[in-house]
Amino acid sequence: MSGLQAELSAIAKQAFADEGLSDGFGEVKVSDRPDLAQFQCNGALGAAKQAKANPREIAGRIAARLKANPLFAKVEIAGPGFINLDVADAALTERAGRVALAPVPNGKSMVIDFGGPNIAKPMHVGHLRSAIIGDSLQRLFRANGWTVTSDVHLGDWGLQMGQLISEVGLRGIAPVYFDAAYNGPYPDESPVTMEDLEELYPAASDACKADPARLEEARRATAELQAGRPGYRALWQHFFDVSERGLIREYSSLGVKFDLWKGEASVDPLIPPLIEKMKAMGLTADEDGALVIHLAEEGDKKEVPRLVLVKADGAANYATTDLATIVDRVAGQDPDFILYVVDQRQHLHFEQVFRAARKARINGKALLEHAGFGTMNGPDGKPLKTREGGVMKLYDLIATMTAEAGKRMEEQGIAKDYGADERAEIARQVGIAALKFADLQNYRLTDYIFDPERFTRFEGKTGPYLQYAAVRIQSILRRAADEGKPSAAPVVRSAEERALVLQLLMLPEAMAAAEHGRAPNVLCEYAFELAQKFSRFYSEHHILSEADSGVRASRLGVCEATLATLAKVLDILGIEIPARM
RNA sequence: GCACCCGUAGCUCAGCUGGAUAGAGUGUCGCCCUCCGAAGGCGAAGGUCACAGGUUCGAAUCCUGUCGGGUGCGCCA
Repeated sequence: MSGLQAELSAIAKQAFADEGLSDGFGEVKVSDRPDLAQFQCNGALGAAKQAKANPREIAGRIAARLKANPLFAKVEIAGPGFINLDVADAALTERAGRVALAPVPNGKSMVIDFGGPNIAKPMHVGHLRSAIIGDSLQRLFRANGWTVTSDVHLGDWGLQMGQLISEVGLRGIAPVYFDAAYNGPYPDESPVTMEDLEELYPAASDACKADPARLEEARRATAELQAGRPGYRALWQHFFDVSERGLIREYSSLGVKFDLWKGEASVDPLIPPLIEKMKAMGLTADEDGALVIHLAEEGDKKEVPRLVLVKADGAANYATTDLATIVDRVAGQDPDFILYVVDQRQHLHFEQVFRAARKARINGKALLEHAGFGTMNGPDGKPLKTREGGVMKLYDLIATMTAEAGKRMEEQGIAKDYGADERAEIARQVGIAALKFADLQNYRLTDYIFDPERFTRFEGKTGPYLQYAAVRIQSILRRAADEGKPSAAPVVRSAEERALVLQLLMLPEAMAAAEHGRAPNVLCEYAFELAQKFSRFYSEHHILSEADSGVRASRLGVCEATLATLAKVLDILGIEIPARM
């Protein structure tokens, strides 16, 4: 699927090539000066610099070639050598009638790793960005034709598990799991609930920070768990099952789905052979009883720290399980690409893991990339806290958003005649849309301030604004169907229709740019502009009451095309469109 | 100390593979519902793009330095 901009660029590139110039100069972009033209090509300036020629003279030769193409309604040279371009309305009309939105398979596969919550811990706002950005990226890559496998990659195998196990042991909650003389079977019922875990983990973590001996106890439990002690494994399985149910519920409330619910533990059996392989390749070294790998590469200007593969106590590290996970993914999906959507603070960790993976040649044909994201801070610039000072739970945040949306509906008297269930569902959809859009519209890498007022805003550049535009179109189309008014292909007759159709024809560029930068905010911008352009069209033109049936039908066609495109982009952003709102 | 990310309108943020007059939302001030949904549309005001050099015909964008903010450099994850 190729967009209008790509089509124009191809034509301009051909013109440059025909003039004996590099076709790279033919790149066409949306004009910086919409008052002067729809598109511009700045290539004559670059070409002139390279050829030491007069830019306006080169622009003149290119323009002469472009003028021969009926696609253009206007080709003008401006300033030092800009070529300004307008596309003919007939060409816009013709293309608007054959927009295709279905994904075209590109034959490439990828694994996307995001989420990464630790089991035994409730999800808090810190997990929000990974969930929202990661989900949007998996949807984007699928829409762009990739075969995508998403994996939540649970944190279920590290020191936190030993901390938890030892805490349960010390409190004497379930002695049977700690009785070395007992060898099963163990109870089916979990000795702890999710609520218990939420209390036990922070307590254990604090205790380990305060007391080195307590930390040592947790380390030992971790190593024994990983070594396969049956009671610990059984207890671990309970933790996992209890947590997984909770996590699925949390992610579902955000509309986020994963293909795989694997965790670090699931790749544990792959670690010993991986270590053996790396040893055999001569990549490792023994240092202070630990097995490490050094990661310096030719041309380094900074020092990349060594990676500890196996700790002196025999336990695996986070990085080791990440490496084993690559082995697992290559064996399973054999992907072309593995993308990690994880907090930017882990950037160095991923650089280490990627280097180690390449040295050990375990990544198959897969390109490895970390797409980091910035921290969501509170109004004070520090990580977000509740009023009580704790970390805000995801559940509470979603409840707040939903309540705000419900309150807004109440105030405006919206949906008074709907049933309570539908009203609650609309409030949920609107609240989640506000939340997601507020996060996604920021560039991924920048830290940003979580401003409760901004997130609970429903006017302006927000998720609900986009939903509103879509819902209004749905309403019009419903009435048209009821009244038996047919639609036809869109036709560009006015400035508002021209702007709207131009935007519709630029979707492929927006999707390509979003993929290139792993940047859903590009699509937020696109969707917002699309909705804005529709709103202008809507306020300037009557649709259902238009007397001329041909004009009315084509305007309904504009509505249909806009809705289809908006729905597609909102789907990629993970935003649902209510039937009514 | 070394490394990474970031300093753009009162506020929150886009724009960054160099291009013409730096954009949006919000807030402030106006205007628009006897016609399809006002969670909407139109307009005004609001900026030494942190600072200083450099490259270039041209720099918010690239390079160097300075200042300011955040983060990382664990036998944690």
